[in-house]
Amino acid sequence: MKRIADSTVRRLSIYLRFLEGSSQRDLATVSSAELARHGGTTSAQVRKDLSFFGSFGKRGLGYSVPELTNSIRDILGLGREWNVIIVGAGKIGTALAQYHGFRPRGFHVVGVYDTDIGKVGTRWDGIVVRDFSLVTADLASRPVDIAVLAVPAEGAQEAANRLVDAGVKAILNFAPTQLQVPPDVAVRSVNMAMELEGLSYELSSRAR
Amino acid sequence: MKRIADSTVRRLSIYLRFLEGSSQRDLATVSSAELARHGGTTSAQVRKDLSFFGSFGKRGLGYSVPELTNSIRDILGLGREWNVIIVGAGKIGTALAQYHGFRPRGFHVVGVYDTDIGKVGTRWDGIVVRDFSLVTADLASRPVDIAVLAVPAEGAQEAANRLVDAGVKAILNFAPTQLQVPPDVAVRSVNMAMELEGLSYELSSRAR
DNA sequence: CCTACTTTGTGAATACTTTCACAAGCCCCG
DNA sequence: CGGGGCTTGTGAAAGTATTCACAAAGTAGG
Repeated sequence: MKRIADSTVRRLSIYLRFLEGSSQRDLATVSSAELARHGGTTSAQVRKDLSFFGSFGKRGLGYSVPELTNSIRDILGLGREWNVIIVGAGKIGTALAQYHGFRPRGFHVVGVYDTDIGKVGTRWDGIVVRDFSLVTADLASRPVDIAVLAVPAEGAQEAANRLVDAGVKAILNFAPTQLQVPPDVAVRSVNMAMELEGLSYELSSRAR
Repeated sequence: MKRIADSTVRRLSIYLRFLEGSSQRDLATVSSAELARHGGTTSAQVRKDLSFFGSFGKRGLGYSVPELTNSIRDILGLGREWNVIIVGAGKIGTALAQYHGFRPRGFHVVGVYDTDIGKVGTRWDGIVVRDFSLVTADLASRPVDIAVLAVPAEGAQEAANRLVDAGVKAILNFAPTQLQVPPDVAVRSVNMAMELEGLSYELSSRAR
């Protein structure tokens, strides 16, 4: 299958978010122009994005909201449950563990880990923080699809190594570090410093 | 001045992060190949990225770590202090307000806001949470460069509108919504759901 | 000072993404 | 049931970004 651009996948996510809102507002169909307006792109882009995966609309009418919603969920692999663990029970890890946007999208938080003995054993929302050194054994009995890495920059690479050894195939990295992982492991990074610097650049370059 | 690609700016951020680490390790010079290896790209890419802004290296030798660090800081507009406010004192807002990566990079958190009266008046790290309805008046007397938006999706657009009216020119959006703002306002979004869905897509498409 | 070696800076080539533009298909109404 | 009006799906064109490849410029060592 042809490789799909990252930018296309991100936009599908955006369309999906809008569609979920639309179904609550009882809209039956939506046009590529409407999707574009709310997704910050063009109607041609919307149609091209979808065309990589098939043909979902009706000419003259647009897209059925429930049908397109399901199709995009399918494309993104959201038709199943994904097991997720959170590594690092600091401020960000804590906020993430309590974030209620995981469940409804099929991401199931099955564990929280930390190396700090002081944090191990505390619990939020029914999830007990476990010692990170147990992660390899835990994952051997219950496989996990995605690990969310919320540890300080210094420990991030080492933690990632251990997760990869334990069989994790996808990491969402919140540490401000560029992780080195084998090619069969997917990594996405969320880097506050990078985003702020991007804004700083835009503000500075506009002043010129 | 020619428009610089977003991807280039992001990579500059990555190079900068590596350079900051290198100077601690007392490295005097660094080659484009080394920067590439740690930044997950190629040496030609590194050189091309830098070439948009000038000529910073010495042929046969590489780049001086302190000099290149300063040059990139300059390019990114980090040679000054930026005033930042955080809007939304929920879990994510709280975690961000206490994040200690802001200061050393010149981002100065000068205020935290929320609409919830129960939260107004509480304080962390010496910053008192203020009523969001005061933000327009506050910004009139003390301008702010960047607003970090950490409110639920439902209120995000409305909050953004008010910030734009109050003169904010850059928003870092943590709400899972596509904000509509005037073209002279810079927006970057950090969207957990989108990143998780991206990983979900990669995991699913690989299985094929 | 000369030779061998390294690494930058950059046009040109390639690869990838987005936009254009329009035929084809579908709905609706008379 | 046929024509007008929309909107999709998609090749082709335009626009961006990345990679290649090599001359130019520097270092190092005798």
